[in-house]
Amino acid sequence: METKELLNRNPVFGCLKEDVLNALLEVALLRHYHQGQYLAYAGDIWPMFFFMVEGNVSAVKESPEGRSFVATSFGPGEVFWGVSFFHPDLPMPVTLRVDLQTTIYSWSREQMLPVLTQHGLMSFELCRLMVSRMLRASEIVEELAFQPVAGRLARLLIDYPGQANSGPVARSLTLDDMAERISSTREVVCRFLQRFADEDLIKITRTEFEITDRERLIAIIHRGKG
Amino acid sequence: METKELLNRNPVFGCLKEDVLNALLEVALLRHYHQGQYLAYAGDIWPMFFFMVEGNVSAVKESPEGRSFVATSFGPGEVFWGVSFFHPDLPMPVTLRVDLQTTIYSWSREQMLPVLTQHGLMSFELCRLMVSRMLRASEIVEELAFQPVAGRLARLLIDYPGQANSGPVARSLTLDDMAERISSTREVVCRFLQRFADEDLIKITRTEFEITDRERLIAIIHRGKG
DNA sequence: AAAAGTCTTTGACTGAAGGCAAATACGATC
DNA sequence: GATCGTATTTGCCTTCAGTCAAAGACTTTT
Repeated sequence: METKELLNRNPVFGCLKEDVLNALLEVALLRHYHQGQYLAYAGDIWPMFFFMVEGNVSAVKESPEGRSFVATSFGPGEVFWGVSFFHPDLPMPVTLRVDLQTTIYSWSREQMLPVLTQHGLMSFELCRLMVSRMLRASEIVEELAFQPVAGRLARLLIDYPGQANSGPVARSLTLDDMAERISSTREVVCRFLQRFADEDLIKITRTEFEITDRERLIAIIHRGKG
Repeated sequence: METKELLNRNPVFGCLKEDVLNALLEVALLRHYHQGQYLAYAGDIWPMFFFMVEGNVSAVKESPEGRSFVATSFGPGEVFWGVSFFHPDLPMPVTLRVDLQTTIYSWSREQMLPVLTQHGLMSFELCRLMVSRMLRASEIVEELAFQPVAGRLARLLIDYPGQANSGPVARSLTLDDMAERISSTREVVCRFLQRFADEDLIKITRTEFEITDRERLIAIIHRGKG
């Protein structure tokens, strides 16, 4: 089965023995969500642990004034949790927004806790995962603190989803989507895209774009604030 | 012994049995550092796990242009690690700078790994700690993304070290110190402090300051970007 | 007590980024 | 193929925050 395979490939679940994993699957809650739904809102006490089988979920921060910032997102085979899973009295710092048709398994604190505390390897792998996520957070902080918009946008373009070796790519993100990933606005993103195009770093049309000078685009990422 | 007490109070070490803890102490490296030294630099492969007995260490990010940002800092009884402890091929994302006379115990990956993987509770407590740290990182991201300097400075003042219930406090941080905690510059920090004083939120002299209107200062924190 | 060093404070200027509004292009319907 | 809705683009203007330079205040050294 596909799901079993996904679980086994995941470092956290993959280190469990067959029977323990089966027992977990027995009690798991299988849920489907569609685009635009929310798994949980920032501020919720949500003590769940989940494994994504299919789809995509974004962790979004919202400012009181309606600006929003996508801190990270999760895809198939990835694991995530509500803060309250580990700290029952603390609320979620982000909203979990469903971006695509999504399927997840989820477990409550009561179900998953004993498994974690009894399987040191599993907890350890979870630590490793958290350290990776922390590294990503660290990058975000660095970008927000030191990089002007140009740099953050350049980074976003460099690891734009679905770039094959060369050739133009469909613009799957709207300007607003990009803006909320680099903490800016659609107009500003638009201007910088045009500027990059003027400088022959990228080619861009209303519907497609292509990186033409990866080198210099990466240089912009490393330029930083003066 | 003082150290033993500190270790027992720490959730990660405190859940270990006496003998396991003793064995760990046996092999630990005890080190003293003085102000201005560095435990490790950003970019280093530093696979250590440490426990702070005394002192203070800041996790600092530096931009290529010499700006720096203090992401967090650690005090007595706290635990930290190099990224390479969990991911041997990944480098430190921050520099660890010693701010005070500091004493730490440290362990190598080889020494600590077996203990972690064999004690599920310890690993689990470490997960919980990481989640707390992640929450702090999340706050930082939120501030950098949504809050203008005024808000970030207000937050810094609100949880300024060593504020008793009332009365003036010595300004233990220089303008530069504050600036590197909120990602700004000394001049800007100075201006906002004066502005806060003009608006009767704080009283400030060259050497002391005092919060006179905590309410409104907190309101500024929640104001956010327009 | 003068001198040197370190912080703080202030003014003038500059640049980066965001807001608003209008114009334009494209896609989806009807 | 006309119309409507959504996304993109552009111009103009404002605001926020940063730099540079200079002046003051306090501390430490000599």
